[in-house]
Amino acid sequence: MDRIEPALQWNDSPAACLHGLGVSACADCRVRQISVCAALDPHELTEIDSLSHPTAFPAKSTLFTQEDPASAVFNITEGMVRLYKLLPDGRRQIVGFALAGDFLGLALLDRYGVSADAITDTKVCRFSRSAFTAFLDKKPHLLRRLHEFASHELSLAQDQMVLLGRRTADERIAAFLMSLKERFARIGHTSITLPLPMSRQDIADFLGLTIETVSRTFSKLAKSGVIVVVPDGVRLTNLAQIKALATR
Amino acid sequence: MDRIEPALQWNDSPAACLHGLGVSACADCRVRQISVCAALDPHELTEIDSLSHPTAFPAKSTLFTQEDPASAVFNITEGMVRLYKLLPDGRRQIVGFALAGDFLGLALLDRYGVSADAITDTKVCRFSRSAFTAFLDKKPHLLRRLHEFASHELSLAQDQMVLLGRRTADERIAAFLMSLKERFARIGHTSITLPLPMSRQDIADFLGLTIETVSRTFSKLAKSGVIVVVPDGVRLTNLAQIKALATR
DNA sequence: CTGCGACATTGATGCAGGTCAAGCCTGCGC
DNA sequence: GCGCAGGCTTGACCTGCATCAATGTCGCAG
Repeated sequence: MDRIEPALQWNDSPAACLHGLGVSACADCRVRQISVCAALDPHELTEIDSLSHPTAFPAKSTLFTQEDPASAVFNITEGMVRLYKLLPDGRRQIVGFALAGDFLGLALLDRYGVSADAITDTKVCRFSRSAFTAFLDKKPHLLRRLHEFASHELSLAQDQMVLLGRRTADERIAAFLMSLKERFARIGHTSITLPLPMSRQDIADFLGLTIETVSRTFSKLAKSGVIVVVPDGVRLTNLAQIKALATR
Repeated sequence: MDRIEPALQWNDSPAACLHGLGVSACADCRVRQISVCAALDPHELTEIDSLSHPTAFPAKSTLFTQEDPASAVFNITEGMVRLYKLLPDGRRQIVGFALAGDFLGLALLDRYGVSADAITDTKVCRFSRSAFTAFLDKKPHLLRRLHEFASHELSLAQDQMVLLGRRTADERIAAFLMSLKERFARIGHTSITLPLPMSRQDIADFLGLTIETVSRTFSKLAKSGVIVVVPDGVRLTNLAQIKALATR
């Protein structure tokens, strides 16, 4: 319900935010921010800045819990967050990983639909929901942009349904690696090794597999030379092969 | 990407639409319509009426196909539609069934994210996307309501992820029956037997199972007295049991 | 009525991935 | 340094669901 993809634009400097597509500058937390609307003028930026509060969440801490009153909207500026749902017996489905630039809580419903906790040490800009929606009410163009985000989010969710309903373990892992790689690339992280800060259990719960199957699949791909497993990440040595698996 | 749940309000008469929460009256296709915004005045209703065109789709016909330019928004007034994605090798994942009152294409993106075709003979109100968005641009309150729909849609998609990733065949079938029952109830259909106009293959492709497993699970539930399978539907004879399975 | 095609059910068998159970690394507290 | 805990990998085995195959049922065209 809550994760929003990073925008197509990523602006590293406040100036770029001011100038282009950026939205909340969150200036006092010297934070890179993500574009949300086609244009906000300097006055509006100042206004939205005043709504935001920088907050840090250490690894493993909870941002919010499913069914909690949705009191805030978050924009991640650093780190990684997992979003998940639990069944009463403890089975867990991770519905997404949120990276720097992603929004949480944009559904703007009364309660959070998922739980969220920090995988790594994480920094966010926090907006109170009431202030955020009040601002939104005055800026229809922003709302429109936000709706596009939500639509994109839904599209991703539907892709994930295909993955969970109809793909093999190999395909799931490959698709996971590809999409994570693309998301990191979009936020400017293009190192040769793809970081995997989440645990094997997290990956398993995201892909509808077990920890053992994830591990075995990594080993298998490594053995066939498609990836190299390194501490806290993988190197994708045969992208074509992975892509083939991912889109088959 | 495109299905939107029927609203909490269902108004059967044009008068109710005019008066209360309803939106598009689609008057000339004498169609029951669904609420989308907190209030539209009579003038607005007349305006949106003029944007809509009644259209009929016979069973098995295609409303639109994934990646097609999204030229229209639809509101189903009668019948049932399946929304799905295909993998290159023909595997199919149905991401949702749309009932009377549901909107299709509300993502308002340039291209449809899924394919849609009619399961039964279906009637819709069709809005050209450009006219619809133009209208929307003038009515921020409508856009806000629409965003809530999309958020709810996303929430449903996430529930479906849990189902596909972490639930057993029995639980999937039970959850499917429960949610379909509730959706039919919400649009005023409360007969003793739950209609299942879609094929076993459709159910299988929605639940990430095979046709045989669906069939066997129905038989098993029937044998244990929880349901009775009838032509084109099931009777839920032990709701508590089904609910227990569905939410376990 | 007969035959045919689409769909559903049921049974027999197979296998991808789950489960159980050792080990093995790595980091950390002492 | 040592021991210990948490995470990861690997192997052996098991099972839930898929696959393959046969049969049944219904609607419809001729």
